[in-house]
Amino acid sequence: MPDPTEFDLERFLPYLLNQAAEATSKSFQATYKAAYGMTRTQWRVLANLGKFGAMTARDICAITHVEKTKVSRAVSTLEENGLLSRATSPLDRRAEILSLTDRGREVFADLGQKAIDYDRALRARIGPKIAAQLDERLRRIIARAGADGDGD
Amino acid sequence: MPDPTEFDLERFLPYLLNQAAEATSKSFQATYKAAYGMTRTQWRVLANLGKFGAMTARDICAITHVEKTKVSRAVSTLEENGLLSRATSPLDRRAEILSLTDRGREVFADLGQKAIDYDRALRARIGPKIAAQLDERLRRIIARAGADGDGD
DNA sequence: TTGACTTGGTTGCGAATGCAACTGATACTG
DNA sequence: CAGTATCAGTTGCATTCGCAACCAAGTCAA
Repeated sequence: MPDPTEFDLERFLPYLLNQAAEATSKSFQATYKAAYGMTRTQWRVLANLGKFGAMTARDICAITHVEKTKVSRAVSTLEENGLLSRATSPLDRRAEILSLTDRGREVFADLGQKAIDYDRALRARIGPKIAAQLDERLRRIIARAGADGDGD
Repeated sequence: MPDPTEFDLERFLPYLLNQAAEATSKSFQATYKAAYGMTRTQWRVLANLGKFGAMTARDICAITHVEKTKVSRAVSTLEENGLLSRATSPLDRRAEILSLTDRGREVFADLGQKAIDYDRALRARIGPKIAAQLDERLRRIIARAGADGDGD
């Protein structure tokens, strides 16, 4: 039994989560980076547009909890690379409706498939049942970690 | 039942892990940032030296899986701020043995206590039993995610 | 010993990040 | 309407990151 008054990084939940996130993200990052020179944020924006269809940058921020400047720049780059296009919203001329181009959908399909494969392999390695439980617990954390006192 | 051929970010384990890690790290980050202007890497280096005692930068890299340049810079800053000191190893004059100063130990004690409190509150919120299971699963992922094919 | 190779750690530099300040459009309030 | 507050998104700037190239010390083999 460890001394409960001394801090142990290895038992610190944020640390464990970070380690696990790093470990799993890193190798998949290599995939979209090598294939399309994309950054993590760009990949996320693409994935969200791919899944949910056209939406505004603000919506993406709300869904992903990513800073708006980060999203803004990711959108610019994706547009430059011809993966998405913007259209001013007719309802609100401040907002821009983002949607994937044909090329963007192609890329999404390709990376999406690779992500599915990667995820399957990962779950197989840690055990499917455990992986399923893990999903639930992570969702719970995401929902409750910053529930009060943290707006970001 | 979702279409298994279409990719869904919300079921992508690396994504979930990232979200959870972000959510839990962010608010604690505010603590060490506000109190000592420390960065995450600096905090980790401090925490490892605090827990394991004097060791070399290389060892820290091995334990934490953090890039060596990141560690190198964190060490420099911690030294500038008087939290750790370096001594050339008598066995290998390339290596430097890092150890916390008295001040460093003070800071570690303070932040360590805050981390314990934070962790406790977090676990209470998500449920202690679930938190305990989570630990195990995360360790499993960390151990197996990059087990083969990924050296970093 | 000498010369080729590895290793601990640092540095340079371009890219990514975070935060605050800003622009233009919209919504509230009287 | 006028005046103010709010909101979508961008930009500037200082900090951090990641990778490759680099230095100095150590190892190995002949």
